[in-house]
Amino acid sequence: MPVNVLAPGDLVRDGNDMPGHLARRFQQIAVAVFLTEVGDAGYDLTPVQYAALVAIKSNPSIDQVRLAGLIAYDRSTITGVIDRLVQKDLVARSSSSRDRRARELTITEEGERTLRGITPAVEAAQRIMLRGLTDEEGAELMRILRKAIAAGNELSRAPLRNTALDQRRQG
Amino acid sequence: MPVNVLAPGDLVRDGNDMPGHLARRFQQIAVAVFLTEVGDAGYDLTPVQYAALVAIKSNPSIDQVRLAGLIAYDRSTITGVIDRLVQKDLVARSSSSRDRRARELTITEEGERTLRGITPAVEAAQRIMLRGLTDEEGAELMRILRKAIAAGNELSRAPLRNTALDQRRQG
DNA sequence: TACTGATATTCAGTATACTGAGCAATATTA
DNA sequence: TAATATTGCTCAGTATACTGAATATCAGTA
Repeated sequence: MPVNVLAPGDLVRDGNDMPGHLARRFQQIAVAVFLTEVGDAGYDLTPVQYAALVAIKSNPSIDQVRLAGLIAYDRSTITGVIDRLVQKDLVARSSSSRDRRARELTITEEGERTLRGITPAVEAAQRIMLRGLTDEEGAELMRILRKAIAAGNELSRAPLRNTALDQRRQG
Repeated sequence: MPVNVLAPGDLVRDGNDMPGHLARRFQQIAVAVFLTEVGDAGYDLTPVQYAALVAIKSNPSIDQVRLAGLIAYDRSTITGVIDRLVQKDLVARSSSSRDRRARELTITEEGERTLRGITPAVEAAQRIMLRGLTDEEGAELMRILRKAIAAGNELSRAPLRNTALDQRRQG
């Protein structure tokens, strides 16, 4: 049972002090901060779209399944994300010649420009969502989150998969 | 492998090693673990529905806006959450006599039974999402998350609001 | 080659989240 | 009291996430 010190008259019991609830709340704030900073900078891009764009830039001609693995997205979710990036002309999608099931993704010139321009806002957002923490606390938060995520990676439908070191073919 | 030490200006170096991405990923795992544990225990309840049910039990006859504030939900999202709890007969919703705009929420007998029965699974889920961490790391993660969330509370559309200490009338 | 299994993508359905707008009721104030 | 502001709730539209299933294609084997 969590030791929960609350102000007198506080109606909130322990429902708000569980890891799962804190995770949800921090994520909620992180998304809001990202959208505010990026929007104020004149860009219309969600955190998910941004992460996808970065990964596509770093991995030209990647297919959707491998992209999903790189950033831990669900395979059925990524379709819509790519749809929106293509619609904004930030990403080009074409059928692969080697495997006609696959769709190859490439960043466009406009996508490159967007990534360059948006970087300061993204950096600002990361700082703002850690505001209130000391530098040590921010680093410790990230360290512990990385560790918890590594331990729980396989527990979600969309685990992180390192394409380059993908072991499926070697068993 | 990701760099372990991040300088303040290094937050965008790796798309997967930013606070926002770690937040999203941890939340993703937390939800998956919750649904698995609760589902295996024979219950059909989401993390959000569970938190709402706990808050309604602790605050009988609460209205939807105040409930939303207690658990940091968006007021336009909570309508659907309550719809589902009412449909499952875990919560009763009725119009308030004091304020005909408001809807009073009360937990049902079935809701009480569900809360009692589901508790072990919820506790197991919280432990599982922290697996891989030492007890000290788990406690430190929660402490830092609480601090970051407190500092960023007003940055999302659905901030936490303590109904009992609500200052709006006195401000 | 025919069969079987795996893979890449998409889709329908469900459940958060948020934006912005609207309606109804209450509270405030000129 | 009349006008105005605020509040409680809902809805339409958009964007993640996930489940489960369908479709098309590819790979390996009998």
